[in-house]
Amino acid sequence: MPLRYLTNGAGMTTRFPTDPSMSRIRLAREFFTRDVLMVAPDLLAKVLAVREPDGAISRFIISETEAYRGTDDKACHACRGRTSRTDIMFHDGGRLYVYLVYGMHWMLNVVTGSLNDPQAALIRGFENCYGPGRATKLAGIDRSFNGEDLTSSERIWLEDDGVVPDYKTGERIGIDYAGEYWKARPWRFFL
DNA sequence: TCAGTGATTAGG
DNA sequence: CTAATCACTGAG
Repeated sequence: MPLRYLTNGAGMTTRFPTDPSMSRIRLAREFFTRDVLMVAPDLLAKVLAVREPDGAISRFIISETEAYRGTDDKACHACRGRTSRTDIMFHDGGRLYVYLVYGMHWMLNVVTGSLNDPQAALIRGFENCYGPGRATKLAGIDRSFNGEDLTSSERIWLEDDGVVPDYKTGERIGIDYAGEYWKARPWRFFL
């Protein structure tokens, strides 16, 4: 199916006219290239759309995210520099960073920010599915999505349905190794 | 509370 | 090459 895009007035989003859901809007580059502390909360209530292998499109409402911010952030994988795994985080925003943790759980991250400033927002859950590993299992996300571009991919993208939700913040989960200061940053965002 | 699981990384 | 670590989950 050929895809065409039309930028809207704000330049933040693109229409997705060939998609069955004509009224929704695909998030475009300018949404993702902002600082992760802006993007991570803005991802709340956005819709992750995935074209499954059988062609059907599944949609998931994002309910929880965490920000991982640059080489100073001791909880960010990129704090030790550029490696084969963290390379994708050094791109400008809009790509996916997907990796396996504990040998069995895929973690889905949205790369944010500008070129060579490694940042990402971890998708920690959907409205009816809590936990980053459960979320990827539900959506069928695996290694093959690493590096995928959300602004142009034909099998995964983000939609804005106009909802601007209230949200709460808290400490990030599972980063005790990063030390008191970085653990205390209120960089977890949830509905 | 704790075992499972294997990719990734630093270091020899 | 080795060994340690890990942005977690589900069973008990």
